[in-house]
Amino acid sequence: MSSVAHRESESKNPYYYSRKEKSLGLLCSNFLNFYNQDGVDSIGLDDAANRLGVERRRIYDIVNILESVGVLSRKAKNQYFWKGFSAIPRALDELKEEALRENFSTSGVFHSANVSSLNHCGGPSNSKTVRKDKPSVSNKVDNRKEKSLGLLTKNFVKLFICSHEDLISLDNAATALLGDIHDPTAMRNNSAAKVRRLYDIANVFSSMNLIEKTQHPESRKPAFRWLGINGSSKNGPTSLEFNDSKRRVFGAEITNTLSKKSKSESSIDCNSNEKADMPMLMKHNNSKDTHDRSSMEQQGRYSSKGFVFGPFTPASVPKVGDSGNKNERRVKDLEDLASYRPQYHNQALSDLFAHYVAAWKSWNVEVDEKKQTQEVS
DNA sequence: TTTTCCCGCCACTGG
DNA sequence: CCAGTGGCGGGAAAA
Repeated sequence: MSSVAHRESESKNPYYYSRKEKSLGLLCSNFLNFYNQDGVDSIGLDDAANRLGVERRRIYDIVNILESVGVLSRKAKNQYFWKGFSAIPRALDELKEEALRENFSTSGVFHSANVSSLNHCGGPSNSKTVRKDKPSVSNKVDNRKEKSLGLLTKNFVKLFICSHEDLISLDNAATALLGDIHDPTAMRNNSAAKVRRLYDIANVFSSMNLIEKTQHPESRKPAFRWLGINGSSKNGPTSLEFNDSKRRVFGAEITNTLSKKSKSESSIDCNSNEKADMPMLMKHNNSKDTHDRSSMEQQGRYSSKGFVFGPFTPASVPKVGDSGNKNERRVKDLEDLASYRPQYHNQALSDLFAHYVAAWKSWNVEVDEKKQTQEVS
């Protein structure tokens, strides 16, 4: 059965509305297609918004997420540097280091209250000791940053790179990143609302092939699998299916029918008038593949399969037995630290961290060897 | 019904 | 003051 080439009937119908065609993931794919080419080195938010045919607000979402992984970096107001997929590995390394550092020293975070600190248990982080009073005034000069999409993204990534072969369920991620969803005592923290951000992040990562949406083998629980650099890089975003060369058209949204703002419709110059046609430059990726020579096999694919994480992952995960044992000493301390959670003692969180620490241990050894091997220049 | 998550209001930020 | 940013969550499409 030939795939439905054109479903004109639908796309033509002015009242047709499909949520999928407007997904952040798709938008991100297009974004990447436009900028992931040699020659590009800076991005203008306005330009991006015009080319993609979306409101600027959406660009901020994408840009913030991409920046967390190193693909972009802020240059100035309205301007970003394009770093490319090749910048991801380094960014991940940094995140990893940062994660470790934080875990160890975070315990004493008492006043620093700044910089990105993996303040798990979400929320106003430190202080907030017992129940001093109402949550508002005593805040620092805004902990707005602490709730940013960018930070959330980084923490999300840390979850993966700090563990070995991963398949993290949505629930676990949500629990670790934001506070516990069903936290009993107080903190009716509206984390449920924040889970939306998790979906956003997952969608753009999916479009980059950094992760993949799946579900646990048995339980139907949704989960994310880390694909790493292999997935992304070189081929850039593998077009989802066919080319979804479909760009949003300004007046087409039925939701905007009563354009309240009549935004900047008459864009600066943006000569391109034809709307139904977009240069599908996605197919032939640029030839400058990121030097992923030898592919270094990345973290092995020997993923779970062996042991499945039940819906209620029992604490102490058996842990693979291949772990080395030279760093044991140091790790030991870490584990202690991990289990010592002064505030908001959250069972699930502790388990997660314990797991990550253990995973980190073995991974570290592996990397070490690898490094020696390919240690060249 | 629940899960996923788009849209855009409007508070905040940096000039 | 203003334009650029980006939390945040209502509520509707998708499963």
